[in-house]
Amino acid sequence: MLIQRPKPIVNQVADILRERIRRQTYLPGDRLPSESDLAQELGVSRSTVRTVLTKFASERLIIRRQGDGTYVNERVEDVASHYGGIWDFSRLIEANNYKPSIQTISIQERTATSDEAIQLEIIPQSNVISIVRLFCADDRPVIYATNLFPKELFNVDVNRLNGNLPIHEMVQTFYTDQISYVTSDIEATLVEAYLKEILHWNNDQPLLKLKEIFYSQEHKPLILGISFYDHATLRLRLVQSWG
Amino acid sequence: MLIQRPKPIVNQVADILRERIRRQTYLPGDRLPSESDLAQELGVSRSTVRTVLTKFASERLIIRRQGDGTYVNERVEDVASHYGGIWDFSRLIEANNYKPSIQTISIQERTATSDEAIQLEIIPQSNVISIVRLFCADDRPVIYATNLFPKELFNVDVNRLNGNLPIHEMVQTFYTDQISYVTSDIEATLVEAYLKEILHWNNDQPLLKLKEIFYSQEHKPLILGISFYDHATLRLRLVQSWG
DNA sequence: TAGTGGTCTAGACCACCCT
DNA sequence: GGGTGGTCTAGACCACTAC
Repeated sequence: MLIQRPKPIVNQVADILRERIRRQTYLPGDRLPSESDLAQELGVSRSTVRTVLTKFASERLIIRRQGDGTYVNERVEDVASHYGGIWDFSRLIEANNYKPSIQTISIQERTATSDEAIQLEIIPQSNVISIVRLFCADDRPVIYATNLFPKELFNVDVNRLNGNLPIHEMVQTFYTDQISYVTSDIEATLVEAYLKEILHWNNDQPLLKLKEIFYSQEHKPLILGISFYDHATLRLRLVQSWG
Repeated sequence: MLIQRPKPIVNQVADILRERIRRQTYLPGDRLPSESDLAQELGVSRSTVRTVLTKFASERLIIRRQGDGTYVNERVEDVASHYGGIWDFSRLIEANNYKPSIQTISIQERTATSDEAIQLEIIPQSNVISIVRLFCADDRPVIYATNLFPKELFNVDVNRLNGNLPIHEMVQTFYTDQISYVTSDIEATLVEAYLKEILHWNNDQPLLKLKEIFYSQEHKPLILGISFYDHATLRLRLVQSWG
């Protein structure tokens, strides 16, 4: 196996091994080659292989047993698609085996409410870009999401905004700062009439409401998101490590 | 600084540095000594220090900037208490600045329903221990939690069960297998009459319902938990890394 | 330019599991 | 005993940031 030097070797190794697990070159439950063998095959040091395997183990993609070997998690699909982020709704829809699509309902510039300004830590009444979108799973509406972007953070023309992009690509394109972590507050809420209509919600069951704040590495709030989530159609599952 | 050899050095280093951050020897926002300096001071290699700092960075306890230095996260308390698990309700209550207490409502042995048997991957109609508890924040009821333990997993007398223990201590005490990861399905639900009474819930607002399954390293389900969660009193906040 | 974190290597030794 | 993952070291070189 040839390793190209320009990109970090660890990432290349991670890509290769992740692909082998995804394509079932290593079947679920199978034992992987030993760390030394992998290192030799890929022409890298054992430490490099171990860095990758440690990351995979933390994602529950593999199981390591001292004195025995390293095994592919038998429930890769179960765990892999759900591990970590619940912020990328398109990916979440895909993970539930639906075809994701996005309808942009509105994009506009307006002044922030006082509460929004506090959440985003911006000057009261300063301008924000509001994007309202509807995420569908197999064309069935499942998430109604509002995202607020402080105007001052944009480094290019706001008019080039495209509602079809995932959040992290928007940030990559329009911001200087990049997303480092996300806080999500989860609540249950009754459904107001206008939402019932939009989400084709024909009963009185409650929905989930997510309030998410996306932060930069410097802890600056980059985006505020409020979403209404149909948990009956789209399972909201977290996978968390114990240790 | 003296390092004792019996315990893994990485853990010792982690304990020392975590303590310094907790006790604000390194103040929030402060720059830590360089990796080389720390390594020298503690008498370990730079790699060992880096292993620890990498872990801390993944917990958002610190921020690393190439070419600059390593800094203590200015919002340690914000992040540290919320990072990771939402399964340990007592800890969650503490993180929200309430005094946690637990009322054990019932402990009994019974046969599993067919659905429960499927979830726990046990033989239909085999026995489970059911523990129903009420978690209070400053003596106000906030979480109504049912936990099911397959009888066959117990390695000691069931009667020694004590409802006041956190889940992970119960498992440590009564099981051979230990908890490795947890899946949590989150839903919104209306509140039935008996629950309204127990939780002193005087309105028609919905609650959160959590279905959690605790797994061993071998992916064997160890515990099934169903909980009703008062999000109005107790904020359910996740902190997730982007990368 | 000096100092920081980021990447990577080569190799030693240990703890553990299998047969 | 032989092989596996777990721990730890020493040191090289690179990429980046501050000054």
